[in-house]
Amino acid sequence: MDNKYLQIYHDYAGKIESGALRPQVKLPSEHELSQQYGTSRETVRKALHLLSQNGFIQKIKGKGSFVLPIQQWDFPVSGLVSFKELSAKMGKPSRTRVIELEAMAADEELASQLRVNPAEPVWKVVRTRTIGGETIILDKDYFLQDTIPELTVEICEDSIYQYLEEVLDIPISFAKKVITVEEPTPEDRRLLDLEGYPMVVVVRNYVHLEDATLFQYTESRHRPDKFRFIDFARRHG
Amino acid sequence: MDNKYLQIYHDYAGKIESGALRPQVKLPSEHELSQQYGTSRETVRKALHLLSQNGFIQKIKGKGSFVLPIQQWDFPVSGLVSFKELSAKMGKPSRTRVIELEAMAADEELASQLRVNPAEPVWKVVRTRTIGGETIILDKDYFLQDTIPELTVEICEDSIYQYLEEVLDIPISFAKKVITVEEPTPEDRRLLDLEGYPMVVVVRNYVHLEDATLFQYTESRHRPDKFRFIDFARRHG
DNA sequence: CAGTGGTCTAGACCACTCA
DNA sequence: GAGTGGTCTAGACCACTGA
Repeated sequence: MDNKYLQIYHDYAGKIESGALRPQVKLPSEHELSQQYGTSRETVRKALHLLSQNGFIQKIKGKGSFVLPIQQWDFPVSGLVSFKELSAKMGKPSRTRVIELEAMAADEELASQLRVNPAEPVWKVVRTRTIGGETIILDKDYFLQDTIPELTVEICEDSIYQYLEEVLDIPISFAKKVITVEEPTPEDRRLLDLEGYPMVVVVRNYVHLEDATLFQYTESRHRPDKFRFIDFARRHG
Repeated sequence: MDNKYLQIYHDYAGKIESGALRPQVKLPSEHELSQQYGTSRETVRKALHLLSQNGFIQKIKGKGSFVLPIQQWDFPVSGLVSFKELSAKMGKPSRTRVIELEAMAADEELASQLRVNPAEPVWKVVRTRTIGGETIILDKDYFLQDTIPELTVEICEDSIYQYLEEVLDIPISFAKKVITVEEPTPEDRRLLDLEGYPMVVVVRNYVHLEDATLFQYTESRHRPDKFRFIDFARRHG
């Protein structure tokens, strides 16, 4: 069951994403919305703030809130979106292949990435992503076994994120991504269809839980021509 | 003059960024802070929300708010940060060279990028960025003349952002970045020290004003080995 | 001028954590 | 149980917009 402000948020996010509300359209005023939803204005404002933060609307003082012009590929904007959601939104046939799934002890480098002691038990998952017949993404995930006791090939082929959130109910809180461009490793060359591209885009993802512990480290390695990253940034004080 | 919540935000952002507040340190409770600042709890919460959104703190229900472990290079996290601020934070000697500054009419492609009519008057600014003796970034900016009547080489060598915000007092609201990796153009090869790298990282930046008009389009072209992008994403409903 | 969003208040109740 | 953050309310005043 959603909170009130999340209900309002999802109502309008859905309407905008589905196109039921066209760009430039003016939303009801905060006063009106609070009456429609039978709630206080501050609660409405919380929902509108979220909508504006996520690029759905733009609030203009003295005028109102307006639906932003947003292309299909604008979703998702920066965030913790799984490959499964992403490829579903893109509407392209895709396949995930699990190359490796093993329980291991963290070596020194990994332990420092995860900020835990060496030899800490972790899951290592290596997967390739194939879209339109070309294998263009290599994902290497490391999870603390502490948090995830069980992991199977079936789960990895589907969506680990979904498993974490819906089945294990693990509250993922925030993630930091660092994007760089690097030379391909022999592993990249072996597993990806690099077609001679001499570089890969590496997205390193540090995922934290709600209690601020770091529990996952991911390297996502992309063929450069197929890589696209969208970031939506707002100004604040 | 800052708002109350921005004052609290800047107080703590400064303390954390300067290292006066170490990671893991617990902030005073919201109740305490509201007394210290002589304000309501909701106002304190607004400030803490901003701090948490910008990666400074982590709030944990039932426990409190804690300073996040943040390395030097974590700042800035994704946002509208100018090259001047960035190189200042990195503490490296750097130089901006203005290659081209001209008033022109938008051609068709640019007009579509800026979502204006063709032949709309725009400023075109081309600059290179040199860090540590290597020219590794090529920036191409286009501004609507409508918004910026005057632009000089001196301003472009300093910081256009600073000029917009502090001198012209133009309220920049939000920006969308799209990051891709592409083949270098002849211009890239001419102006950048590419050292044989066969690709450039292209960051396309669409900058909007507070009234949601798009007024600037920027292409920032980076030598791949010197490119790094940090994104900080939070989970929300 | 009326309508809008931006800020702020002084409460309230809840769910969660930890001793 | 005391303390914490999460949600919510019913007001208030302000600055900005547009007719």
